[in-house]
Amino acid sequence: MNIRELARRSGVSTATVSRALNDRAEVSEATRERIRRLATELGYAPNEPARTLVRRRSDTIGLIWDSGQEAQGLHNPFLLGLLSAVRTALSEADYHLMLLTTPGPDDPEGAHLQAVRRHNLEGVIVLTTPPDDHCLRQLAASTVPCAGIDTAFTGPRTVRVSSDNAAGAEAAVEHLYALGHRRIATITGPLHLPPAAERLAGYRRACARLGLGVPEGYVVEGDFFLASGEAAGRRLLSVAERPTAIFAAGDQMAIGAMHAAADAGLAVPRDLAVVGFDDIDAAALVRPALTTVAQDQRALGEAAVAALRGLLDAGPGKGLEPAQPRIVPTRLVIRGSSRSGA
Amino acid sequence: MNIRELARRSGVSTATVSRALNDRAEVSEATRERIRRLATELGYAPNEPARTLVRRRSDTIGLIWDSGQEAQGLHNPFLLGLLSAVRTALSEADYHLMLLTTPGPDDPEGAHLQAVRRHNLEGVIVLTTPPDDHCLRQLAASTVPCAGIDTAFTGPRTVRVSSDNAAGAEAAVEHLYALGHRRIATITGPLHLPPAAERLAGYRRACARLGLGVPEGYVVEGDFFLASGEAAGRRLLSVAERPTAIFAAGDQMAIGAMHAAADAGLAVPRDLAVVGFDDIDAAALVRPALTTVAQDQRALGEAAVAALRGLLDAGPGKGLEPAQPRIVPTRLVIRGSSRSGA
DNA sequence: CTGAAAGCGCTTACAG
DNA sequence: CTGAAAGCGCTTACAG
Repeated sequence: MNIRELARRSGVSTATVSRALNDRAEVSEATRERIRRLATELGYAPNEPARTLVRRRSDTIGLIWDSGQEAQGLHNPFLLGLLSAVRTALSEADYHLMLLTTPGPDDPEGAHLQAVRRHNLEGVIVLTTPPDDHCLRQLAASTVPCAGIDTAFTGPRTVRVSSDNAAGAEAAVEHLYALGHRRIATITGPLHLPPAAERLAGYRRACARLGLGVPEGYVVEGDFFLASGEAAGRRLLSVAERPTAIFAAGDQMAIGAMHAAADAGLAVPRDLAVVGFDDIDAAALVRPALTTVAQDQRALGEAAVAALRGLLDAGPGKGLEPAQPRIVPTRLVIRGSSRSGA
Repeated sequence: MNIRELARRSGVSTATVSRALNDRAEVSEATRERIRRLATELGYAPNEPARTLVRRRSDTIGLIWDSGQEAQGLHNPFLLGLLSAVRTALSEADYHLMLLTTPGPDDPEGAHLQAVRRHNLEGVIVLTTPPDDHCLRQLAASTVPCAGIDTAFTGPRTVRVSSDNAAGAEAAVEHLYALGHRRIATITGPLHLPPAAERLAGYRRACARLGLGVPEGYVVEGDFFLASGEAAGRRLLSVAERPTAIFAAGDQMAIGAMHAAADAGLAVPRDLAVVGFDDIDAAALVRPALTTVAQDQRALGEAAVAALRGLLDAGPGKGLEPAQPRIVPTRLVIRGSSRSGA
């Protein structure tokens, strides 16, 4: 069933069918209705490649996510929520979604850019990808509209979306302060990553504002994984002025710190309160359950789609100055690791 | 840069360019080389929609995954590994990947099928979707090749891929038996789901083979989530002949059972050994770390792609009898919850 | 409001 | 081995 067949059966030209189905104003109400009815009845659906070819637009967005991180297990559950939010928001806006492959070492530099051209993609959404990806850098440098969540690249038509890492960290410290803690230490992520640096900045700002000192040895860098949190926890617990609370910039590290506390014979939260960041699944499964700064995956995904649509609507002329990053609020989820009786 | 431009610059016809770039035998080695070089030099990439239109095939596979489960948080991390394996395997086979939207309540019955037709998709891969989805049922009933991981539908050109749930459960029971346990209880998933039923069958088979009785009350049904495991654990621990080991058909339930043990003043693994299923991230984060039957996401993804390619190669004639399900082995990951000293 | 015609960028019989 | 031509299924000026 193609448009010619449908036109024949409707007794009109293909042009009229096309107009009716695309809701053009010129077609009369009566014929439009008749054609639409017949179309659904016959199960007709227009051939998208043909439409793309003639309209020179595909209504399709490319999606890239990093499989390097994934192989390491970093941020896994987080990614899926993002993916899902992006998919929903995009399909509500009537865009199709194509998954782009992370290029291997033998792929050409311009792999992403080429994929965009070949498929007539209108824009790309990038999920949490490291900054040292050549293909991606080249894509960002092009005129292809790109919205990135937790990405570090910039370009002429690029928008960055991210959680409010600093404010989230501040909220965590404030929460601990409100519980009476005055000796609050932190475990950071790798500080060359923007989210890690921003969370540390938030921690420092909150401590300064609350008049808390940050003694020597209260800031330990980890790598977002469990073992680094455990090691950092051990170090923090051996500082002369032992902290009574730890804010870790990632949940796995926070859980590692809880293990270190247990090994030192300290009870959480009685002897040591712990707050994490991200709200991964495990945060609700460990005991005591982990208080954490939750990222709003849904909002992040929606913000990325909104930002991308902004770029698309603005057209190739605009957006030549680097766009302001879109910042999405976080939410503190209070569980047993920071307050007793849970 | 399109094929006409490239042809003009190469001094040949578009037909020859097309043949050279598509590796047709008829073109001379010299011209082929010349054209290829020029193509990469000029950054030419063929327009896929145009190719799809004329070739009547898109080299594109559709991907469907369930967002219902996802909203509930079930199997989250598992899905992402699958997604990633499928993407890799598919792109190695030179297929493109399009994400299909889970239809909302107001979408037409044939939404998936229509999407397949509109985009000329050659087949679909379905990830862990519940059996009561109309759109999906209709897709399976069509002649569209479908490979499903942990799905329950069948159709003329459908293949199911799944872990060897029964053998995995058997391995878990054998492991506990080898540690000296003779009173082994189980917490099942919702038994209308095939994986849950298969895991229970494996448990029963192993118990029978090892000569273990399954006393009244040793089989409790849960829903794969934490709270149900905790509740089931409490019930199992109050059975007259208290079990010394529990095999739970999912990791969250296993962790819940560990909580129940702790609440009852029992130490894991000394007083109660626990084994789960899936190997979610949290399994390695809880304390003691959870022994579990790991599913091989990568192998599952690859098997799904291989199965789909089998259907595609067989052509529309074949595959009319329901294909045998592809079974992927599991792997027992031994951690602290089943053996001391870890 | 409607139709005939051109054309989007390719591939592939067909002819040489 | 190569080219001229037709055609894949649509949309959209253009003419009426």
